[in-house]
Amino acid sequence: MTYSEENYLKVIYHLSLNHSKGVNTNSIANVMESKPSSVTDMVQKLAEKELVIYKKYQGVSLTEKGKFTALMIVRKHRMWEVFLVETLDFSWDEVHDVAEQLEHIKSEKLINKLEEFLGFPTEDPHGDPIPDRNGKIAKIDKKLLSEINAGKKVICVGVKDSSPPFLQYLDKQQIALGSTIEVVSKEDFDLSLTLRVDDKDVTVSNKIASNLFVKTL
Amino acid sequence: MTYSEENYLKVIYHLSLNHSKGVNTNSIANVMESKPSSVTDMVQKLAEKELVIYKKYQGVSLTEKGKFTALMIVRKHRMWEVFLVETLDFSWDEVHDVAEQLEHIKSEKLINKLEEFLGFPTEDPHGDPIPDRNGKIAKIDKKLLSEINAGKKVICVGVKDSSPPFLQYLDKQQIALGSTIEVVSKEDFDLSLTLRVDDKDVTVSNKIASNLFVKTL
DNA sequence: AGATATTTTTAGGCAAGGCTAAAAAAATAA
DNA sequence: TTATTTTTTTAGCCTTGCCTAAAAATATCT
Repeated sequence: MTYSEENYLKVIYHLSLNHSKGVNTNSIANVMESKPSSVTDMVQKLAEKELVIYKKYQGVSLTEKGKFTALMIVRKHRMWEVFLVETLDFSWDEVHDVAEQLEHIKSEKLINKLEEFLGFPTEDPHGDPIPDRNGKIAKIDKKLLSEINAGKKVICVGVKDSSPPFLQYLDKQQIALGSTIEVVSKEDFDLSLTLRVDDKDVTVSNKIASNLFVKTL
Repeated sequence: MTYSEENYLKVIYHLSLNHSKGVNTNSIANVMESKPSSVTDMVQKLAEKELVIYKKYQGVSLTEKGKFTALMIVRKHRMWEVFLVETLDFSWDEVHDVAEQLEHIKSEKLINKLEEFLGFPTEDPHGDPIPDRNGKIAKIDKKLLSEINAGKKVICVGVKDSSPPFLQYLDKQQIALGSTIEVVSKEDFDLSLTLRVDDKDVTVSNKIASNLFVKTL
């Protein structure tokens, strides 16, 4: 399994979660910052190895084998993120690029020992669940903050967008995983929200609220 | 800098330590388990990037830039070995292959944070010195056990061969870094040695003794 | 020194993984 | 339903890093 094949499987896995049907070539190319023709090539190779199911013009989906492989990569990515934040004091906006490299290290023993050292974490620093060594992944019950009505109290449990600018914005507003957030009011005009976090009021745009996962109490 | 280029620089660095002149193509190919012609190709590319000095038929040596790059790879390799043994409880014969992968992770911040977490170690689990972030590497004063005369007491400080079978043999004889070893006698015929380790006598061949570094007390 | 053996380089080729441009299929619009 | 647009695939090319076989340079032996 090459570095490149692993990346394709990972991307197909993530895209499958939304696009319930076959994932189309174009969207893979967009995420990978490559060209649709390159995707077609690789997808055909993956199909020969029985990692994906692919029919021309019909999009692509993972086989069981492909899905397991993808889950193991996601497992490694998220586990390393926990390590970077918990053990090495990285902040949550700094871990992605390094984890993107570390996820390709091939050693079952390493990832299992790391998991043990970290105390069998179930979520990464962005609130995403970590698959276990059998590929089992918890489904976390969460809603977007933008779907919450005024007056409700919720807890921040994850982010949809984990790009550094967004994460740094949240740091600045002192919103972190586990923060209690009360939706004080919602503006009809632009769907912006006024929140109460740590006894302070903050107003956030709909775009912000659409990228923050929360759970109702 | 590609994975492959990094491996060449590392190998050239290690070979330079012995072969005080230019390193020859053949020995690089042997270590890399590739062919001399492939080495010639790559060495020419590295010369264009000013990482090595290369004249046809004259062997190759590292430039300052190339040497620094090689030292940073060695630094990462040995630092990760410490992590695997100290933090994740790997044994010293299990770490090499994983460290071989981890040494290519590109993040200065990661290696420096890891160094801090590990308490600024100066040696890896095989007794080899770890270069600091400026590329400075301690020269450890050591001799081969095979050069020690009968009657002397020494301390084990490193191994020349760090292959699993050799390391496992040492484990079996209860010889570890820091062990005190007394050379009880030396056999003229085959240069085998009788040692006293932890109040027990062990006889080792010259081959074993030629792969164990010690320091005299 | 001259002949032979060894080492190193060159030449040409191959697979992986990308690209562009053109062709084919599918989706959309009239 | 036919025409047009969009998406996807194919064809052919490029670079990287490896290979084998042949040629060139160096080293060794007598």
